[in-house]
Amino acid sequence: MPRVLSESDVADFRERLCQVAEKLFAEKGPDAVTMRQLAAELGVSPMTPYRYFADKEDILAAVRTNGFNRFADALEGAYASARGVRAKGAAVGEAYVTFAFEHPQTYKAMFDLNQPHEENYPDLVAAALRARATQTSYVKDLIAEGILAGDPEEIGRMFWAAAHGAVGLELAGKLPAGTARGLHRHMNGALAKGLRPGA
Amino acid sequence: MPRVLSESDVADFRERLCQVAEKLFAEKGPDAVTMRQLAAELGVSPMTPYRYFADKEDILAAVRTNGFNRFADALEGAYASARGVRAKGAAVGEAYVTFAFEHPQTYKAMFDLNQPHEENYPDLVAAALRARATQTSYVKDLIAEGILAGDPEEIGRMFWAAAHGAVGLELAGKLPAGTARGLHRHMNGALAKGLRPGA
DNA sequence: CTCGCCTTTTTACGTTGTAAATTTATTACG
DNA sequence: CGTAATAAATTTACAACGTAAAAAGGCGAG
Repeated sequence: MPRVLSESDVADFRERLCQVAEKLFAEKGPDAVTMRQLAAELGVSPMTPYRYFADKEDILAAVRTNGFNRFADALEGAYASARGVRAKGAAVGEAYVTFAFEHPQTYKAMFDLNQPHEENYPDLVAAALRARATQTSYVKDLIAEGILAGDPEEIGRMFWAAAHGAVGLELAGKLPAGTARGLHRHMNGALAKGLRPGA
Repeated sequence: MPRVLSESDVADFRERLCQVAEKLFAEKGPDAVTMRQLAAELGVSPMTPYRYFADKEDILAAVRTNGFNRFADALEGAYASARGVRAKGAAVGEAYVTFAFEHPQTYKAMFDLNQPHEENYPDLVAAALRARATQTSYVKDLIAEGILAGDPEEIGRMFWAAAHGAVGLELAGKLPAGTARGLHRHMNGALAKGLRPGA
């Protein structure tokens, strides 16, 4: 028991707890993420996490922040590794859907959960913005190339809403399993056609 | 206190409890819907509801069923009162968004909540199917008129996902407040263009 | 009237998030 | 080198949750 907690001690503990929380979240669902369960997995008493997080809400915010950052990593990776504007757009879209189905609980935590005071978690806001940046940047490319026409912000939101809608419906069990990806591709195709300069 | 409970007594109590649950849901959010709170509002003891519902899950299923039925009412009303295929399509879309923002908690309960054993609630399934029927029927009209081309099931899902995506993002606070409706209209326009027979 | 049954309430248990008090371990100082 | 101060961790405790089990209350049949 170190007398005083160095900054990295705190950061370490926070990170370890986040990993455990994400694992529990993914494996047993949100109801399994309890203070006592987290503490047990870490081998500490149930009150120890309160030295490192304000409350459970704070833990959730940290998990969501991590989620957004990993999501942003995936989108940025897809954007960077594809060649050509169209390919970049397609790759980012695919990466979006892939991430959502590889980490469905994280995705839900990120997008379904309307955390009441998100503005109190600046890291969370920053991570969410980072994830969105890639999505809007490929839209700008497409407009610059004359493939799409319109306001990049709004068109970006259209593709986002299309992806989120398809993913959300499948995650909620409203679509036949496995159909969201194809649906998303077809929506992107139709949207792209409908947003062509001449249309 | 009637000695034996007639079928309508049971139905009455179930309905009254549902109303209270929906009110609590809408006014104080999902966390305020507790057995004790429901009982208090009804003026009965916390265990009384268990005579009329298997458990809390069962209550939630009933609330969602009501939600889907009122949602279906709204969509069917819009479909019936508009003149012309295009107008019907637009009216149903508007009604979708309107319902979602008039009853955001109900909407979330209906579509975000992945209730584990939905198949055990046949009324719920029926109500959900009824709500979807209107959405697919106007798409069939549009295809029959030669305004759209493609598989009606899939095109129906596209418009659904577009609406759900726009609504879901705004309900989750991811879009500037009040922008989902316009976004949805523009998505519908772009999708319709992209799905025209010649495209 | 009384017995038995159906409805309702009371009581109780295990679990949750977390506040408050207590214990433990380390460091600074006489 | 003890010893007091202090930060970290644990223990204990509480209110609220869903609900099982036991107790109580009220009506119809004999």
